[in-house]
Amino acid sequence: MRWTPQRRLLLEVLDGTNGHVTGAELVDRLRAVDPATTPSTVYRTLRVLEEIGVVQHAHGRDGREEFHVRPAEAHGHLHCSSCGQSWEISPADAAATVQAFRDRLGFDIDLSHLSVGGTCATCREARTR
Amino acid sequence: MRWTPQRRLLLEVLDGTNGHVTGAELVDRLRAVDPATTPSTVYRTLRVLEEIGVVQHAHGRDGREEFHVRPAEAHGHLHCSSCGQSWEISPADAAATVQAFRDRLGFDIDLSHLSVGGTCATCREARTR
DNA sequence: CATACTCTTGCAACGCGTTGCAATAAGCCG
DNA sequence: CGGCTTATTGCAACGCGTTGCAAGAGTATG
Ligand SMILES: [Mn+2]
Ligand SMILES: [Mn+2]
Ligand SMILES: [Zn+2]
Ligand SMILES: [Zn+2]
Repeated sequence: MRWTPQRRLLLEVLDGTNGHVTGAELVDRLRAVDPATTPSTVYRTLRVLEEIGVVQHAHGRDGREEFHVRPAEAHGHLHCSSCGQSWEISPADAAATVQAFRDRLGFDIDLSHLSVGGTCATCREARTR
Repeated sequence: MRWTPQRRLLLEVLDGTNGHVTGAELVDRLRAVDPATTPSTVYRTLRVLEEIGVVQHAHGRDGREEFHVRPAEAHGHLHCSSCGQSWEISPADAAATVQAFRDRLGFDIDLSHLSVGGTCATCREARTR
């Protein structure tokens, strides 16, 4: 693996990011620093960074990839289709689900990639009220 | 809502489809019948059909939309990231998960839109052996 | 420091899907 | 039937991301 200016810059920008970020957002932020930034390089580098664990992607409500920087522990996301908000799923909240799928189907859920849509408590109450 | 030749044709093609299908696949099949088919019309019509319950989309492993024709009952999908296979999640297998998220977080999971990645039983055994 | 090896980049073209807008045509009503 | 209203279409442009390929540049080696 080679240490190039393009990779160095992406790592710097990622360092100044917390939470989640899409590829397009990163291209924008990189271009603010170096206008010569090329999308293909950025997306390829993101894949490399994901292989070595620096970032990890999941999918937003529209299916687009969102990158999480320096993932501390694997976690999924909840997306409310009514208000558009998102929340992280704590490992505790996911444990039962992971267990159930392993026991019943032998399927090992990849928590870091889990993205669940639905209606949040607030929106549901607002609707039934 | 107006009954147009384009919508009629899409419904016919959907009728000859079972399981899941992507928008691009549908455009291809439509063009085989009517080469003048326009993508924007197809995608817009799919959204209309989803509103009235004729199709329902979920997301494949890559996040792309896949449409399910005449959904009998809401169900999610499992995608194995190792072998690429997919399976439907029976409502029974999902019940515990739905219940857990409602009880713990007040979140109402949209089963029809649920897409879970991970490793299937076969692939996991092949790996550990 | 020069050389060579090969990983990485940039470019151009492509694929998929979305959007604004003007033209078209469904469906309603007299 | 013929005209009117407005939903729908087709087009062109765009946004996001991917890929093949040739040129460029890290890095190891002597
Ligand atoms: Mn969706
Ligand atoms: Mn993914
Ligand atoms: Zn909500
Ligand atoms: Zn598998």
